[in-house]
Amino acid sequence: MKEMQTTYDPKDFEERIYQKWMQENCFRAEIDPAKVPFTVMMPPPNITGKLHMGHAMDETMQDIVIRFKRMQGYSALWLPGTDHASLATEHKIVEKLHSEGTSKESLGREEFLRRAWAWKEEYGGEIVEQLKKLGCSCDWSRLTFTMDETCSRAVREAFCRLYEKGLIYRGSRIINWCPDCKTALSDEEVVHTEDAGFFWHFAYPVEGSEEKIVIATTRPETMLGDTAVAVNPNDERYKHFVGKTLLLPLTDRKIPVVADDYVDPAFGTGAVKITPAHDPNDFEVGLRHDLPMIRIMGDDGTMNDLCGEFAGLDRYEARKRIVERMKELGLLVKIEPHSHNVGHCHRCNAVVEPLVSKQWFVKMAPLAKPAIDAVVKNKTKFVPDRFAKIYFNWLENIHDWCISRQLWWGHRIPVWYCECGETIVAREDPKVCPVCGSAHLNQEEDCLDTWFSSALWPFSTLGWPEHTPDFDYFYPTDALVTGYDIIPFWVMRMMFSGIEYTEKVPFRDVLIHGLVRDEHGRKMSKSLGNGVDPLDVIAKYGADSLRLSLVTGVAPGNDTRFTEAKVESARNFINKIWNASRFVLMNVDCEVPDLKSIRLQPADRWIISRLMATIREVTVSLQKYDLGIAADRLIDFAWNDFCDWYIELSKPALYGGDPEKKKAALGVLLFVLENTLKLLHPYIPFVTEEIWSYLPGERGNIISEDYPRYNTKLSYKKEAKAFEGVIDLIKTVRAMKVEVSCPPSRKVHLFLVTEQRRLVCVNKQSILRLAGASEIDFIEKGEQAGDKTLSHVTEIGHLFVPLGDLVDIEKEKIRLQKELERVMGEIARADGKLLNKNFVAKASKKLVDDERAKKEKYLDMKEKIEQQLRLFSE
RNA sequence: GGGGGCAUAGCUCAGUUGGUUAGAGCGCACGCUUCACAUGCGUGAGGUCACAGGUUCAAGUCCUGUUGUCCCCACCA
Repeated sequence: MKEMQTTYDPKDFEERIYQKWMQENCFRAEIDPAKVPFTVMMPPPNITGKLHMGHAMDETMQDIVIRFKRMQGYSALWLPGTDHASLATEHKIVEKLHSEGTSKESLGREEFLRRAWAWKEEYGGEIVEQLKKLGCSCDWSRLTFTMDETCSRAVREAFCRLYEKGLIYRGSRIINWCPDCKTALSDEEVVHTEDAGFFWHFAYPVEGSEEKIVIATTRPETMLGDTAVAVNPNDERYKHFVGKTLLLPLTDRKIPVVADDYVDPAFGTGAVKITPAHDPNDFEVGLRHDLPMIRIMGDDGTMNDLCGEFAGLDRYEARKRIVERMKELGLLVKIEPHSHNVGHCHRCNAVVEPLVSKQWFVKMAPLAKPAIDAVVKNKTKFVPDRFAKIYFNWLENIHDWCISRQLWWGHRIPVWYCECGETIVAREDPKVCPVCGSAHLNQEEDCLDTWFSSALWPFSTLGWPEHTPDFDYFYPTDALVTGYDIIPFWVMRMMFSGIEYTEKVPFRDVLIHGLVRDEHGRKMSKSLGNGVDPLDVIAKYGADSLRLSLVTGVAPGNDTRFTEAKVESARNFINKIWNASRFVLMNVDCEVPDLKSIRLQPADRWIISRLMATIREVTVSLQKYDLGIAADRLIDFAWNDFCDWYIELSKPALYGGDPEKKKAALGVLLFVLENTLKLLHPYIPFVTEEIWSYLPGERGNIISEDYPRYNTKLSYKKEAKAFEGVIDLIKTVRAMKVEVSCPPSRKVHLFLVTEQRRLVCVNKQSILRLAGASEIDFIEKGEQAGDKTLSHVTEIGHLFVPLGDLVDIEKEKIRLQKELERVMGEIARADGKLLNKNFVAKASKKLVDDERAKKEKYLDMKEKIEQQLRLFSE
């Protein structure tokens, strides 16, 4: 048999184990009518991405769930993929081209796309390799990229269906424009921050009058596009201006003063410049008053030809100049500091410019409704459910979705314009115009928002719109695991897309987790430089330690802090398991019997009982996605019950020289070890697989083993409870020795008044060993155990230990007195309940009985303590 | 302005549907070369569960309010 190394070193085997899983096809999910499918779609990481801590946690959680389900006998599919990330990738490639002294425009669309694909081939696979290092058990044979043929077909189908239903339209609306990326963005792609700015007060002269009206603005440059000034209709200060004409400074235009309820008289000056082409509110006001829309800015954020002397200037340079010019004209009234919300491009952080532009939109209201209903009706469940509120909040306040992007890398919008004016929307590229027959068709230049294809992910990956065997078997999916920050971008959109296209919710459960923060609770970010690279952690501690540290002590949906200390304690635990396994294996020198053929001792029944309870609790927790609770429970069982107690309890049998006893002990040790490893496997797959390979007998991979099942016949509840008395006895002796500073090596003589002599006798060797005792003698109640004796009431009986000179009677009297007070307190507390008629009447019978039993126990303790105190006083 | 989270031991956090004496890890104290493991073993100290009300036989847990703190959304120019 192979020998295990003395210390756990993940570098020895993690890579090898992963290779083995791959070679033996362990991750492959088959369509098996005899099994129930369980499907998880991996949120596809961007091809621009590198694995970060957030991914590490997200993927670990998915891997735990999928390994658990696989072991439970489901046909468990975890489908991996990567996302083309239209904007992010294009942004990166454009930067690269720039550094090479060229640009996407000079390359042209075709060449640019060729480079983009090359880029994808070169870097897009990096994250896949990183996922493998983490131990992800995804079905790589189904790896999908969002621009694969199957996804492209799904995108076209989805677009056409929505268009045909009238839910996609093209129109000129105010959209968020990023002047750096030179594309439109959706509302969700704009990040608002509270930025310090100024409030510039400008005076606009009234035509044919000496009067002026003062407006306040945060964006002076937009005044060149003003087509009105609005005041509140009830504002006495401005009533007489309404209907008058203003001379817009720096231009030769005349603009009206209009009355509109939108204006808040209490804010600013109470008069608002209206720039319908560059502000969403003003756009609405413009519509109401039929105002012209004048766009004064180009796609790159410079002022356009309509801006006269300011044409060609960057928007901020123009702002400066305009303020200067207004000052020269005596029309600058004042400048006051003003902080306000400014939208930034989530990709490049440039200040987003709201402007009117012709774009493609998805009409959201009809799609949002069913998506809300599905969660209301519990067809899809958020875990934890508080995130449903956030989901509702988003969908209830949703605006139409701007889906066109002025980008080349992505799914090109399947729309063609004919020279005759016809717009053709088609699943297949049309050759000629169906109306005029012309072959001069131009495809829409724009691409779709990345999230348009991500929204289809749960089914496009399975071959939809075809009814492929995969789609029919694995869809709808079961669990989606993602962070709360992705709800508006993705979860929501998958929901309404799934319902709209497949008439089914795309997933049954949405498991939401929080962010991984740094050890001070700050978000990990590039700018702060406080990010920890998961791969560094894996290199130092192994993937198992990282995985375990990311899911222990974390409540569902809550943010968590990453600390190296947590990884260390995970590593320590794994080392413990490693050594416990090594201990069991180094004692195996014979054929180990099956549990069924072993005559179980009380200690055996106790550990098996504990194992069963653990199996039950862990299974229930995992089914509820309580990964943290399940992990805590498992660690507690493995470390405390199994390693610290049972292994120590088994030593007399192992070393006692009786081969039959040794065989029996080994049988139980192996049984518990095997089950513990299986339970731990979803969390720490590598080390459990490695240890598994050392276990005696012919066996396959632990990854493909059945998950342990709770077995009522092995629950031994009563016996386990009784055995706790032995443990309590041992703990009491240890505590007594510490109390009197008795060296651990000094063996003590125990005297016990107990009704459970048999239980004590059977475990005598263990008790002597673990308590550091030389002998146990039974005595009768009231019988003396000698002078200078300490006593303790334990679960199993009244314990007396003669400790000779170590005993300080006075100190002991004080301790007993304190103990007596505590016990009396407990009795009073129990009485408080039991003497309360309402408690006795309304609480469950079990509760009342338990309370009575407790009181009896404490009364008994009280008597014994008093007896000892009397003894000392004599 | 709207929505949500959090407040429990020195620190980081768990605490399922209300029900034993509120837990863990780290840290701290004392003691241990016990033949798997010092990445270890044993024993222990440490909490009026933010505050104030309420519901209940029973509240860390449910309800209302207060305070502190963090986050998300929002078109106050």
